[in-house]
Amino acid sequence: MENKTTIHDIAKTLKIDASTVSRALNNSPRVSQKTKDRIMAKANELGYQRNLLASNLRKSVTNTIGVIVPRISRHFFSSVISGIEETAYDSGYNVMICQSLEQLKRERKLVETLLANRVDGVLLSVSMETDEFDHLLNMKNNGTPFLFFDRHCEIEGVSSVLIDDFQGGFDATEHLILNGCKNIGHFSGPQELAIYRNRTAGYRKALEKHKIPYRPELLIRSGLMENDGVEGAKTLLSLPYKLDGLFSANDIAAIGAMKYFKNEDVKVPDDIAIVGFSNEPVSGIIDPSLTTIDQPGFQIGQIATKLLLDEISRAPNSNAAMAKTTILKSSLIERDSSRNISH
Amino acid sequence: MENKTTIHDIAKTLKIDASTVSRALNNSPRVSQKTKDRIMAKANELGYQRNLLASNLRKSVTNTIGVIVPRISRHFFSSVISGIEETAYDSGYNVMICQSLEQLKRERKLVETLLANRVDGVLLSVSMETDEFDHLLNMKNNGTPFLFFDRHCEIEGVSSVLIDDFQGGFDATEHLILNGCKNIGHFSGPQELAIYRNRTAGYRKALEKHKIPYRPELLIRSGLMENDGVEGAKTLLSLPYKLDGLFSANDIAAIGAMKYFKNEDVKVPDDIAIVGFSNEPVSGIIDPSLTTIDQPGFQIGQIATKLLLDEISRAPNSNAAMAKTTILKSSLIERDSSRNISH
DNA sequence: TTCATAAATACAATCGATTGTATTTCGGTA
DNA sequence: TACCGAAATACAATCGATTGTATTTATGAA
Repeated sequence: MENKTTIHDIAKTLKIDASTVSRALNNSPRVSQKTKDRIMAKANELGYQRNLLASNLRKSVTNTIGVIVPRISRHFFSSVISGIEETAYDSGYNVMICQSLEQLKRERKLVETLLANRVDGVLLSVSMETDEFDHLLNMKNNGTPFLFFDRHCEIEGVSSVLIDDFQGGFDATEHLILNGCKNIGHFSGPQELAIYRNRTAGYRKALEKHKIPYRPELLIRSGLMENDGVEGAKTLLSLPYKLDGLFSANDIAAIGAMKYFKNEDVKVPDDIAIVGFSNEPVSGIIDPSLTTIDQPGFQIGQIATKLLLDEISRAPNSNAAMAKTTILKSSLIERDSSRNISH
Repeated sequence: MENKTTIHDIAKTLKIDASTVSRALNNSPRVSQKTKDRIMAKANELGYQRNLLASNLRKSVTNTIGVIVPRISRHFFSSVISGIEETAYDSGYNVMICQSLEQLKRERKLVETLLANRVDGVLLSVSMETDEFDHLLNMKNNGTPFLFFDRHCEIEGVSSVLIDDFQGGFDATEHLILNGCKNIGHFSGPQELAIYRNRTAGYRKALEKHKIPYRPELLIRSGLMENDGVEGAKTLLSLPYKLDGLFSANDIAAIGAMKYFKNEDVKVPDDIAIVGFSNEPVSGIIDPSLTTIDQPGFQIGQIATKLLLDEISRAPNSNAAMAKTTILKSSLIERDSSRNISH
């Protein structure tokens, strides 16, 4: 009961060799059915359970992939994780889930731990703080296949599965413009991250297309937490001219702004129309419901995992395939925060 | 670059023994400072990284605890996980996070995988489907310390860290009664789980205390998903007498009901007052905001981890401490869905 | 019955790190 | 200079499973 039973225990009680036990447990054709049966029976009787530490060490394969996301509680990331798990399990892989909590220091440590545990590959969406890549380059040099999803870095030879954030930002902004908005504020998020740069670029492109001048004071950079939305809304309302639209680079900050507007008796969407980004479940529930950009999280997880597993199975002969960037479409979900505007 | 460097590689290039390298890397006093420096330098140069598979196998300790929750995306569980991670990291432990997705089959497989990976202990909140315990008994017999949090099973000798669900259910119901509700519906959740049984018992106790007869038709059992809330609301509205209060065993189903009531032009709280359970972030954001029972998730995680680590460090001499049940208080958060009722 | 061949099993090395024991080296003292 | 004890290092077994090679056993044909 105390000490786990090993193949040697089974071998000894049956008076056969451990190698035969190992082969039987792996259903090798080199062991006769009769012995297999005896071994299986004894294994069950003793409550044998394979020691994966030993097995993986010997095989130098763990059948495990590591996943690092900023926060597991974000709906987008948890749907990506579901997609990853489904695909991975189907291929016989396990998944180690980790969260960086948006901290570079933690991200570094997690990468190190995953590598030390010899995961076969890593899927990664970087933290908001990640502006140095030494830990990622280290992973690359180390020969561990990995892949970015959603939030990526420019590292040569590393593939990514991304959302078309530029298009998303463009769609969100143009939607506001087509609904009559002229002075459109934008919560942009940390511009160190490509996803936020791209959303902002889409915002500017839409303005440009519709010949609306870009005004720097309408662009609010922040961490996109709920309270950042409150503060941003406050700043925008204090401008000398009237805001009539807001595109926030995520839903959470948009909701913060909505709360502030409600307090100030600013009507959404009649006074100010709002579009968020990410389609958090809460966005469909609040009142007014929030127009947003939906990202196919589950699908991203599936695709990223498939690509990673490909890379893993190809790894030894290495330099074969080039890095490729897969870009998925996002879609605008129109809701009450930008609909039927009466002004 | 391709093959990871080992202590033997370091040993060979420095013409010393691998055991010395190992001791140096573990900062053993048996190695001179001079040699340590040489070894460290070479280790960095070669990009050495300890192979935890080998190390853990040899030491038969992984410094890792496994965590199984029904869903990582639930706010309550992700705050428990934060508490677990904080406490575990502080003690030098890693955490493997897994989600059962409320499926017994998956829970079984996850337990097996964690055991096969020889985690030092497991923290577990069972799935809604878990009505057989063979996998848990197996873990117990196997000698792996584990502990329930929030959702537990009656297994002798296994400790739990729980919320006082009875009190929570009582508080929620009494709150409705004190606000004038007489016909109070209840979404009870699967009664196989103790937490839901206890919430329901609290509901009945509050009715009894205030001499309100219990009516079975007011009790709706379901899976507590959002759509279950919609269906439950529909059923309750079709009763021959007028419902004026609703206590849902979680927030999600309560929100489903609110949506349905809004559609049917039933006013919350004036026609029907509502109290949920769990304090999901969305509950403070929706309109009207949802009165709910707040559970100290982070604290549960901290306490459960501390207890588990105690048990792990005590494990060899085993049968020492008895199983204990720690019960934490929940607290009612009063919001608009049950406040200032005018009827 | 005998031998060739296939089937079944045993032997032994290995994965990478750890650790108890044995050996060597060194500094200091008589 | 010889020797003792401590410091530093080397040797070798081990954790549990896997796997290539060698050996034994069984089967069937001549």
